Amino acid sequence: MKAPRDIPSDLLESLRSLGLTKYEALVYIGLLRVAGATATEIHEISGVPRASVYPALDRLAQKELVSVSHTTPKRFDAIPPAQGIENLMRRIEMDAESALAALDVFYREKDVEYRGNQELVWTIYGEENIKARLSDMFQSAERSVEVLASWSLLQGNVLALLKPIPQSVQVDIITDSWRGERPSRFRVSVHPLGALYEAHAPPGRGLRYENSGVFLVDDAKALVWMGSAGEQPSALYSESSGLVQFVRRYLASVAEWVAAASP
Amino acid sequence: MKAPRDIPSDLLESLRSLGLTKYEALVYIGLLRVAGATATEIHEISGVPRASVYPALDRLAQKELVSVSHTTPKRFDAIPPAQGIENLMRRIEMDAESALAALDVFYREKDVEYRGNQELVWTIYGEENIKARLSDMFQSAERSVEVLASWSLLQGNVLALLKPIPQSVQVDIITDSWRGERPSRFRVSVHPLGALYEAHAPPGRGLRYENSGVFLVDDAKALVWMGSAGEQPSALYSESSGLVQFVRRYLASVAEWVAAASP
DNA sequence: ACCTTGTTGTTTTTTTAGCAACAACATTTA
DNA sequence: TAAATGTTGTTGCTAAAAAAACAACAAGGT
Repeated sequence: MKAPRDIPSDLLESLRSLGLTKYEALVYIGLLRVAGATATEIHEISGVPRASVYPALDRLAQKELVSVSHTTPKRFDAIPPAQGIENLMRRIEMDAESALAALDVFYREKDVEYRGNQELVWTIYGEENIKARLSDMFQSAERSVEVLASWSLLQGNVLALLKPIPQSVQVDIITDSWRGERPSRFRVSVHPLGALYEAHAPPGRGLRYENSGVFLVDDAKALVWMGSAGEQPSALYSESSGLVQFVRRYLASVAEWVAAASP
Repeated sequence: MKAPRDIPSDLLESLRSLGLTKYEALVYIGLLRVAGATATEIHEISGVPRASVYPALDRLAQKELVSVSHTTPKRFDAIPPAQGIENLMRRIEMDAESALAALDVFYREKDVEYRGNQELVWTIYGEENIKARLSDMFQSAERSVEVLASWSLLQGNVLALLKPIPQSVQVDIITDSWRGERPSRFRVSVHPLGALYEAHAPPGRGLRYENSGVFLVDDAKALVWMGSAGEQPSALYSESSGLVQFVRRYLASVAEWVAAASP
């Protein structure tokens, strides 16, 4: 017989986000280990109270994760993980699709209600959301795009978004290093910016250098990317004169400083 | 101002399976409708108690579904549904991946513990699981494969699985109709089986004709596919002599009956 | 002086987890 | 074979956790 071996709690968390309860997860894991077990055996190996094993198994069967034998006592078997998780994901994806369809209906009725929208400063959470907003900004550019960003951020997230910008728009980039070929399309200025950032943010706190950047489009839309190392990144976005002014001056002064340091 | 319009509960269900609570879902939907609303406005449009709007918004921000403005009062905005749902799915898919990796570790340690496994009759739930099992059966075939199934089932689910069967295996198929070219690879026998099925199952109850089938491999492995129209299909599978004998006789008698009716 | 926002507790409800007891049947023991 | 014992599958009930709903209030704005 086997011990009710400890299950890493982040596995239980992952399975929960796939729609399983703790007991369902434990029972399924138990079944993966024994193959064709009875309810009592599952109880022993999983640590789930025997009486709770039955309802858990019922739900697992509904979710297409276990098969049931017609013997007495009943025996149960787990669908292999790859197939099982695929079964769960299929359901979730169907939910995602129908939810998306339904949500789009609401979204289309949206009241824009021009609330002096341009006066606001927004905080945007999550890399994808920030990239989406940046992409919108760049696509709306008519005259100028100014970028001040660490190379890692540029390389990983920004450069691809800059590509669709038309020739008629002047693109200035200031960064701390550049690997690979230097595109002639952009006006690139490379300079070690470490000192600059450290002057503004005390080490350890505040903006870490690695993944931050400042973006300005047509002197009218500004975005500040703040990547707190490891954690979820966030950004400030605004079309308000306040933040835009600040960013304009900041970029100007950095550009000046860089020009002075490397003629 | 807008009424706290009714939200279809299956939308809330779908969003719940994507990891949102009822309040989170209602707040998000509310935000989709107004664009840049204050907490109080969200409260009014969504029907969520005002005090509960704030924690819900916090969690939505963590989940990358809303942005926040830095005004007083704060204003909030929803990420568009397509992007938002993609953000949710990304997390879930990551969970699925890591869960799969962890589960596979357990799965590999599996005790086979030959429990006279071939004595059991298993119930398998879900189309994908049944197809996986059928595929295994067919791939293990060494001499014969016998199929009795409605055309819709054959066409939709089974035919593809029959392809990889080697030439050396004799494949017999009985079905009620056949559209498209008749493959010479298989010994196909087409006959309207309606009468047969109705004789066995009273109309309304029991096996519906449309999506059912019987499969036998090497006279040793049998699977009975039961498709209760619309609902989740299930199947019986066995290598036990009991069910196999039954299926053998059943198939034999049907084959005989068909042969007699259409010489 | 009054209203609104953002926040903090507290209560109620729902869901999940855990436990106790039992009838039906199967297995052993006398 | 009959009593004793054990196991399985259920049912119902209690406890804990999570979510929902409400009450109250300080801070600031009008």
